[in-house]
Amino acid sequence: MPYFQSSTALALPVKIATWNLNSIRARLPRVLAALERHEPDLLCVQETKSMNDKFPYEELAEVGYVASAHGQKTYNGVALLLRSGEGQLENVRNGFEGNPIPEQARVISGVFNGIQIVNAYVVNGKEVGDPKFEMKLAWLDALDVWLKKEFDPTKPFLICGDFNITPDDRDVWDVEKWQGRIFCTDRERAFVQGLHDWGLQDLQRKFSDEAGLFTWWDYRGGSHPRNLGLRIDLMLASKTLASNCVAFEVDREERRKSTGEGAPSDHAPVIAQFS
DNA sequence: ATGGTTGGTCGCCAA
Repeated sequence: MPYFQSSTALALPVKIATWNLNSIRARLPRVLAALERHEPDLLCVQETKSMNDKFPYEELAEVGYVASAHGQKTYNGVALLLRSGEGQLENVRNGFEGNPIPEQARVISGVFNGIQIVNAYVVNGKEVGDPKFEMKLAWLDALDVWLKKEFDPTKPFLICGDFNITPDDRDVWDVEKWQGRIFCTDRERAFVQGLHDWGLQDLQRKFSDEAGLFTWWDYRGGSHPRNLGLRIDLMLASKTLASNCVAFEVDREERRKSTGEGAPSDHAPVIAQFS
């Protein structure tokens, strides 16, 4: 049954977050601390780099979260972390129909409090000209076909995650350096533009049109303190849901250097509040 | 063009 036939009524308020963890086990103390700090009703995570049999379900349960994981050995991996007792998460599905690389765990979806949600970890693509870049475009094309077949952008709908695409030049720390390069090509940006044309709104852009609102900073070269980053972690919502988005935050502090909780991910958590 | 850093896993590949 397509998701748009789901009859669950929209139930607000909810706080929804997305975060590329770069390993859920290496990041676990920081994940637990961030859950207690932000108290999201649903946290969508990417790059868990964990098979389900090694997923830290019990540690998450101790801080009140129930995980639905779509894992894989060594690479990729996505999951939905639901705050216990705070909402309904139904119809959870791993992957998507038509995926040209189904062995890579990059998409998990479900219906949360009446919101159709897709959590995606888009193929990186390595560099323009590499076969992996062509696979990225083929993967995006297949995801686009599935989204438009499976979901209804006139209903409450959200796609979030690590897009590995900068929507436009404001989302790039050095436009000249990145011109035409991976994450910044017209062919990649056409995917995001196509979702706008379909009826989705970039929730961060509802609140600010500033340049430099980054969500990812390279581990190398001290890029975070100098704010040499990219905005590639996005939350795109249908208009009916976007109209209920009352706050948006990038937890840039979380990306700062090591604490007693260990090293940070190279991505910051991104959080949206709906009322 | 290369390098720099991190993680999974244990020699590299991926990001």
